[in-house]
Amino acid sequence: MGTKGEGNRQRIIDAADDLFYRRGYNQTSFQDISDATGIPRGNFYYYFKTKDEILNAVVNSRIAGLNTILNQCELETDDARERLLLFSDMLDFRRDDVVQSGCPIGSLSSELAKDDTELHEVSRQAFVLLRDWIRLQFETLGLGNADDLAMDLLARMQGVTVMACAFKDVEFVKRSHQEVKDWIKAKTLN
Amino acid sequence: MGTKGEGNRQRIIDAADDLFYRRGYNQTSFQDISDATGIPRGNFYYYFKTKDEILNAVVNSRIAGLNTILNQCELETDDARERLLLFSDMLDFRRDDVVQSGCPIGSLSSELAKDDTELHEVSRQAFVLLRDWIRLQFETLGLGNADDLAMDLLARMQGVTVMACAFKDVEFVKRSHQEVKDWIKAKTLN
DNA sequence: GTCTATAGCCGGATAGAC
DNA sequence: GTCTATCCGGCTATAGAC
Repeated sequence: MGTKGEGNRQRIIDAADDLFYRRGYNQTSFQDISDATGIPRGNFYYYFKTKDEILNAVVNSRIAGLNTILNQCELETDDARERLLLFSDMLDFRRDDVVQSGCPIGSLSSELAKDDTELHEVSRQAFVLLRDWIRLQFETLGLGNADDLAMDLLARMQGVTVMACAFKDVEFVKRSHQEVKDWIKAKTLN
Repeated sequence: MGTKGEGNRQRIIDAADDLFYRRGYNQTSFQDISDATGIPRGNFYYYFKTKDEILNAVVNSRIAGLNTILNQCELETDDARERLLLFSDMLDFRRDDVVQSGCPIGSLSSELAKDDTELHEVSRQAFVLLRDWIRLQFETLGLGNADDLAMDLLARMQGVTVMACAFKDVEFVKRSHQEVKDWIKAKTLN
């Protein structure tokens, strides 16, 4: 277990994460990642057997990052309603990136839906994490249709990112963010 | 102006339209279109200078198809409210395709947002057509925020397709379609 | 108008020296 | 562990015969 190579491995994952988001998975080449990291192309195969494995590592890295965010929401407040509102702030958090490249999770899923089925399933894992967490919050509030509400909230947020990105409309994100929060408040009344 | 070649030109557009939807623009090669049509690769350059031009023709073809659908909505009823409800039925119209490959317009826009800016603008044209038509319906009903409502309706429908496609969930499309219709009814109350 | 052949480039993946 | 050189295949696009 050399610790030397693990640094390079993480650098590859981080660069791939960024490039997969900004350019898409299929449009990102090993050369692109090599240019971003300074690590030679051929070296990648010491850390990953295939490009698919890099995708897998990137998705796991994103899931770890999302877990950190969700944990912070839980540390911030015990009120599930407040947690959902904090979660919805993710829409606003990197507004400019959303307008430029959409949602990292949503756009990856949409891209890979057209490719191999296995890759699409990998990309879905991040959505599963979010859906389950959101559902738990609605359940905590005693709502019987928590499952549907979780999908509804994610769909709302995804729709906003798709249209905001299509029209490069930052104002639409701001306005919709407020409307999503109003929706959460209305659904979780008393 | 030979009419002979126009048949081939349209066959290329139709095959490209289908492939761009099911596999994505970047993942569709001239060879794929050649296989689907039986027209040799090299022949494409008689009809289109570049792949970009094929995309442009495909988007124009989709816009023409959308215009036909919107005109049918207008023929069907004079009530703008009913027209919006008919429009929302597009969600349900090709449910299985939506679950498999998402929305043709939305997924193309999301894909090309990560590519060249020009291509993204081409893909946006279809969204502009829909937004303007929806806005007109809301305006006809005397609603002051027709612009916002048009974006909201499109965002709703896009969000449903993204999540339904991510989770391969046909039932979610059905349920959400009803909720979109309820939303339209609520927003257009007298 | 139609088709074949191929140029020229870039992709993922491999082999093997150091 | 690190890096170079290279294979092989697919891509867009072009040239030119028919």
